Amino acid sequence: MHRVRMFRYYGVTPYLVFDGDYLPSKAKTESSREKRREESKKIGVELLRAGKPSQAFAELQKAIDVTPEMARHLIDELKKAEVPYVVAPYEADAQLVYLERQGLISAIVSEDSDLLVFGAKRLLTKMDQHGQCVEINRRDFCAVREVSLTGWTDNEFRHMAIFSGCDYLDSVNNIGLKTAYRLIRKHKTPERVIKMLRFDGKHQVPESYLEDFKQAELTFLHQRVFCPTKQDIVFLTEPGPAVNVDKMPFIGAPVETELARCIAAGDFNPITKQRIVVPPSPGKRRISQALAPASGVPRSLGKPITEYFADARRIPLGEMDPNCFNVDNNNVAEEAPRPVVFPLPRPYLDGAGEPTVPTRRYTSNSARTLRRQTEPVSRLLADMGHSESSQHRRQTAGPVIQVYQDPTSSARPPKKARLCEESAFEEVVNKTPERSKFFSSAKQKRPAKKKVDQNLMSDDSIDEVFRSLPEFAWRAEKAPKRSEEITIFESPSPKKSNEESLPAAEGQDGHVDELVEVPASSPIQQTPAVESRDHNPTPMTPLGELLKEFSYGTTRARTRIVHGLPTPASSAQQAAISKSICPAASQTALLTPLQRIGARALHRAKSASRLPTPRTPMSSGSRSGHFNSLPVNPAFVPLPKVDLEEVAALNKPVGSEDQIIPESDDENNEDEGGRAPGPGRRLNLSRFRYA
DNA sequence: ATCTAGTGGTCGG
DNA sequence: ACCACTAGAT
Ligand SMILES: [Mn+2]
Repeated sequence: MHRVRMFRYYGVTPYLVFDGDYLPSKAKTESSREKRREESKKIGVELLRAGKPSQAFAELQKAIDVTPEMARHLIDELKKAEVPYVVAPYEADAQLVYLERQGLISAIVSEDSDLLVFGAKRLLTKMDQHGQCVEINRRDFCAVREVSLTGWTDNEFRHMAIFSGCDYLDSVNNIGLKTAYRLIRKHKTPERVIKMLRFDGKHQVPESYLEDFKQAELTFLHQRVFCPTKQDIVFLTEPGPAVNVDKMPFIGAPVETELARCIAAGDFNPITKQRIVVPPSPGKRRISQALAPASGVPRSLGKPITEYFADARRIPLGEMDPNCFNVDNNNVAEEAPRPVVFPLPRPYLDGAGEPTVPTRRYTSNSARTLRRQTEPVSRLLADMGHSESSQHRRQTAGPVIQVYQDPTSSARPPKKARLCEESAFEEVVNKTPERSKFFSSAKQKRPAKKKVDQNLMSDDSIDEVFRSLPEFAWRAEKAPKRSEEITIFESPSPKKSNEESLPAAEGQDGHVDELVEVPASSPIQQTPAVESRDHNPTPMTPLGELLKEFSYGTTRARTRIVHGLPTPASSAQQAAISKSICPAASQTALLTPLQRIGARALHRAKSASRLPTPRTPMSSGSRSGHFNSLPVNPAFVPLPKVDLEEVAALNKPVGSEDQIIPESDDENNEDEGGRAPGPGRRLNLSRFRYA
């Protein structure tokens, strides 16, 4: 809920997406549910032998049960707060991408690199509690499409991801991201790649590999999702006539409309398909029970009194957290200009309070060992995060920031890896014969790029393509197209580490819930989707690696990476922090992706409704107000709020950044039809407070 | 020297 | 899920 509040603070309506049932395809890779269940049992047995039987067993068991309940709990809170959400019939990844395609959300907030394979257009990763994140635009990833190869690029990317190892299919021995990249580049089609692999016997390819490969691909393409508009199950991508879904059990079995609706609403367990029963007041009850004995029992028995006090203390804190993102205009009064506070340490923001989840870590042993390795593709994303250094390359930033050029100064010590990573793909490319032709010079790394681009494009090397792209390209595009932005991010999920819970059996590893934000249909705001996945036992797939690298490439190209600082946005934040000292520095220029999204939404709302600002008080006096609010949540000080005007006038960094308060929409986020933004809407903070 | 595979940690009082 | 790091194979 902390994240939900944060999004709202930025004027972004979050749309949470929860994971549903496990996919048969996934089962293959990881091990079937049954196997898992068996494994769990074995583990339990081992623990038993070891000596702590009951404990081990208990934990395991808990893990199993908890998941559905927790998700339900969160859902109940979302309902109260009128936050849109949906429980996917199967994977949240596919559901998120579907929502994005339908324009129901403007971006996806998640750490899962698979989203790009599914075809996510705008991904916000590495988002922290304050909303700082890295934005990855799919377009930047493969610009090749323009060349009339539409579709192909996506296919290649998907093929590479599958070859490198994904959730649905393990890679052939010793084939990782780099190798997969080379293979696809060179041979183009999966069929050829496989033939070549078999040809030179270096790797041994299972007999069924091609078939499995195709199944994995079909799963990425045609997995079932729930359409909130139609209120029914649909395919992420509608299969063509040549595809017979009845012969593809691996994409997940069909789900009846009525059941799907109940699952989507969170009323039915997506795995067991049984109604979820909510125990009466779970959370509170526990507390009260705990306390009750305390009072009733003579203290003498054992516990030191201090323990009780400790508990008592906590409560207040818990109450505070929830409000951290709330903006209380009333309190903010403009009057007290407060001394500037430096945001550096943001002490208590976090926590948020989800009191409920005890978070147990069942870290144990068992699941870990089974874990799949991380997907190589995720690599691509990985670097982005800390590679601030990359920023120098990407000036892009969109709207902003010229300021930023020098990364180094503030930037931290560049990591050694950074360069390597960036060039990772390049190197590969260079090695290829073709490439060498064009570029005899070994690495041109960044300097030489622009001119060559066309050649490169034809070549198809992704990396080069990225480079070749004009930096401002994205800008042009973006401006005009405000139609949609999506943010997605993952929410701190309720779940804890894995649980193996399935009723049936094995707990697959956790299936986690994911959140998505959705753009409110109303002119007002869009929502980001959040995916909440906790740490799962499942390992990262190779895809992740791709992300890292690509991200680099992307960066230069157009994608803006906003990570901590590199990106304009993020950088902005950091910059803001460092410069916060000087007020003048106004970092207005830099907006984080979330801020931009919020601003856009706001803008949209305004134009649509034409109403004078919906949110009353803030826009003008905001600045002072903001500071005033500090006491409540200092953390945000550094970040200027999104302001339309700011956005409009990006160039002028002049310091005034007022912050606007986000529009919190109160009441309806979801409806599409929208509500016209009602004339006077003020933030109703009280709602969010836990009072 | 490059890449793949495996392992541990992740938060927050 | 990711990420950082390390060891092993090429
Ligand atoms: Mn995934």
